[in-house]
Amino acid sequence: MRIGELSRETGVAVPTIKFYVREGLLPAGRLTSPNQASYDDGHVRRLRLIRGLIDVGGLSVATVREVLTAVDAPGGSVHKVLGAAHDAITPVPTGRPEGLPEARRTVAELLRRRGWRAEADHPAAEAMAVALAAFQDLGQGAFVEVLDDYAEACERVADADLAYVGRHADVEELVESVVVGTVLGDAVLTALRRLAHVDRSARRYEQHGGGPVAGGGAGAGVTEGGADPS
Amino acid sequence: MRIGELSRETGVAVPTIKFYVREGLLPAGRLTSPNQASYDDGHVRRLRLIRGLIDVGGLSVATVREVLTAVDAPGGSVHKVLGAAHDAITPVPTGRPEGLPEARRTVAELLRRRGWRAEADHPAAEAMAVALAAFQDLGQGAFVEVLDDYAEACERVADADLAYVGRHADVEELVESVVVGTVLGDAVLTALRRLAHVDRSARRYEQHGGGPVAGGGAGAGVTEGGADPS
DNA sequence: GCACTACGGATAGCAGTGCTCTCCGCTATC
DNA sequence: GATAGCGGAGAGCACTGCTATCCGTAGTGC
Repeated sequence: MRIGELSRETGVAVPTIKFYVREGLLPAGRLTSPNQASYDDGHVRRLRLIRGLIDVGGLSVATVREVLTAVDAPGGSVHKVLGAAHDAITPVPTGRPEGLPEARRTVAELLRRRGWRAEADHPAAEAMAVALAAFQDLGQGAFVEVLDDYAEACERVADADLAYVGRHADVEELVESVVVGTVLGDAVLTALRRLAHVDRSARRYEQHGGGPVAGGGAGAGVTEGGADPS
Repeated sequence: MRIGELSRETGVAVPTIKFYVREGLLPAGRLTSPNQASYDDGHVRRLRLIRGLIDVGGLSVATVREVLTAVDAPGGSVHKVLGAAHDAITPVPTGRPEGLPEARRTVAELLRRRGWRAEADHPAAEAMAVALAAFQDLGQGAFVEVLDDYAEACERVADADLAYVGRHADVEELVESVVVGTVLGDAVLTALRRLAHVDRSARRYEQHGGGPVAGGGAGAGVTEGGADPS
């Protein structure tokens, strides 16, 4: 197929496709003439992946490029592929909060306590330390007390993720499932956390309400009359 | 204090503070003369909150403004404040994937199955549906099979979050803990998920490796309950 | 009083991101 | 042979998040 059909197939505008090719996210089409090229299903698949990472995962074009480089690298073990994907995805924290060294110790202690085989200088550990230091700066230092609950929840999620990823026999498919599962899985997880918050706060603070309310009211988690947020 | 001291106190450049005031994120100082103003601890606190939401939470200036509007609104119940914060924080999904209607049904079914008191048209439910539809488009439709694991993990997290939030007696403090806990909690949760991935994949795919590898494990002085702002 | 720095307020500018537009010569197709 | 579309390259554009400059005034040390 040519670029127009690729565009129609994926819903991505032609100039945008050209832009992705220029930026190295999408391989160029196979030239059939000096100025004609043909694209195949691999391009469709790759383009859908790019849009998913950008639109749903919220990744930047530069980050997507890194991720795809990791995806395309002749993969070693699953562990290494996952590590490469993590390195590409995990954003380098920008801020330099005050309590960072102490937060780093808190993270290292958590890893030790749970026996996780992860280096204390892993990008994700650093990102977490920055977040914990921000909690501290905001007077929410007591948040560290829920970390073990978070960690246990994450163990459960990670077990499910690894089991899911592990069932892919084909290597390329597996690598892609790692990337998709990691990036889009974040989106699913945070959305679910929000929904669980709504449920838990409804149960805790709105005793009177009946059972589940699937499909009812408009927008906000406000099912009760009263002060309407403008 | 005047703007220079506020800048020194928080590490935010003076022109940036002026910018935040213009953008309505930070209230202007109290004028002591036609062209002199004074700032107080509330400004310091608010400025720290803004930077935390932007730097660690990754929120845009516009989103921070919405969140702070919700924070400043004369709060009703915790449930309402949480709902308002959610509405401000949860990004409106941009993409229009193909399998969206089916994904919406999947989400509604999950809510029903778990008995969560959350509306199926909540922004987070819609965000989740978009993510699930993206999974489907990318040939990862089987991801729905791990949703219950995710949901159980989120119930645990949400219980911990609500318990944490619930211990704040002061209303303003409580509202701020909701916002901070929601936004920065996301960052902590995704970072922990990464670390759990590393651990689980090390255990599963790297049999030879020894025990945990927490590098800087010397830090014993982890301040539990460290509510003292430095 | 006087120099000097910092201030408040306003406007303009600037770097980065993610496309989008335009142009060119060419080619497949009717 | 007309016409639509193509590949490739460069310029442009809208938006975001600051940053720089200017102006007239206020506080401060001498």
